[in-house]
Amino acid sequence: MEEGQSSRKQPKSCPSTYKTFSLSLQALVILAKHSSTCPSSDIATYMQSEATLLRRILAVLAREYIIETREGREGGYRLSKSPDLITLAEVYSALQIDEARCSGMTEATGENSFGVKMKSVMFDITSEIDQSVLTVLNKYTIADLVERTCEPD
Amino acid sequence: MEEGQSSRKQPKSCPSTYKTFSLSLQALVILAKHSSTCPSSDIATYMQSEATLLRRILAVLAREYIIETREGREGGYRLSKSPDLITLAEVYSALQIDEARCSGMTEATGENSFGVKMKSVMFDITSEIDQSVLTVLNKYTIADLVERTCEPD
DNA sequence: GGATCATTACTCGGATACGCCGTGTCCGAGTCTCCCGGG
DNA sequence: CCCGGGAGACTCGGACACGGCGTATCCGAGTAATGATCC
Repeated sequence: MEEGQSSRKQPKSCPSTYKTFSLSLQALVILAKHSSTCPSSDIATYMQSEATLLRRILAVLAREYIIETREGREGGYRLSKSPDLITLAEVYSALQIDEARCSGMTEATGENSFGVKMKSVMFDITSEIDQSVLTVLNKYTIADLVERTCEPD
Repeated sequence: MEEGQSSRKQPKSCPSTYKTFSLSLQALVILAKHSSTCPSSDIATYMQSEATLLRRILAVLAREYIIETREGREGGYRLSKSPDLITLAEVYSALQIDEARCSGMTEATGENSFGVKMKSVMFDITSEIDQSVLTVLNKYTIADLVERTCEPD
């Protein structure tokens, strides 16, 4: 039997939670402020977080071509494109947070006819929620976050 | 002494996850189909889930006056009002799933100036997402789910 | 026959134990830089 | 002076262990129906 279309996605990397999303956004803002490459240890120090956890998350973003890695001395992470071209929805989708919500909703159903029908309904509602969330997140870019973190108000 | 606007929030009760939300919706649909009171064991059997887990969740819904409990023989759970008056947003808010998302986003920030600013930004975005989600969930009621689970398509 | 009360069966809610997932710590593989020697 | 090679140091990514949260199992407290008993 073929494996299907699940070839590119390694869900083993990092947890698809909102904390991960928050850490990703903060790291991207920091990378946007730094012009050159920035190692994970510096980011972790600035964010008061753990370097390995950041690396796990940033590896996913690098796999989705949002950032680029550079190993060796003077290496680290760097944005692949301009901060105003990176939407929060793009980061959100890269981390597959919507799929986590979907599985959380649909996998809680049984196998009988009622469970199957409810699973279908849950999937529809989840899809609508995800689309709504993506619409909101599409309005903001990393550049917006940089601006809002530099100017208090 | 009145408790004020705290409205007796015991976060110790059940996890604020989407699986909980899914189980709540399924249980409410089942309760809407049954006119009289229905014990948790019957609901769990029909949903192919665990009775104690359902009871934990339903206790929260009863605390928010969405359903009513009746102990003793021939007891169980019963909807407090008509299914077409119970919106999914109401259930969603009762389970405090939005607060779980908010804490997941805001608690991932540090304590320095950058972390505080990011926390504020995260809170704003989270609030906007929550409002969007609630808007979607306000369009549907338990009666809608009952209808969609009875009529295949 | 009707009312009262003890019995009983059935319910929910809480306490406890197990398992999984997320997180923290450590280490190896890889690579880019820097310095030094030779032409 | 310019170029090439080796050492060095710094980086990321993966493996392993700890901790917390969610979940499952069990049990007690409480209540409403039931049936027997008495008036």
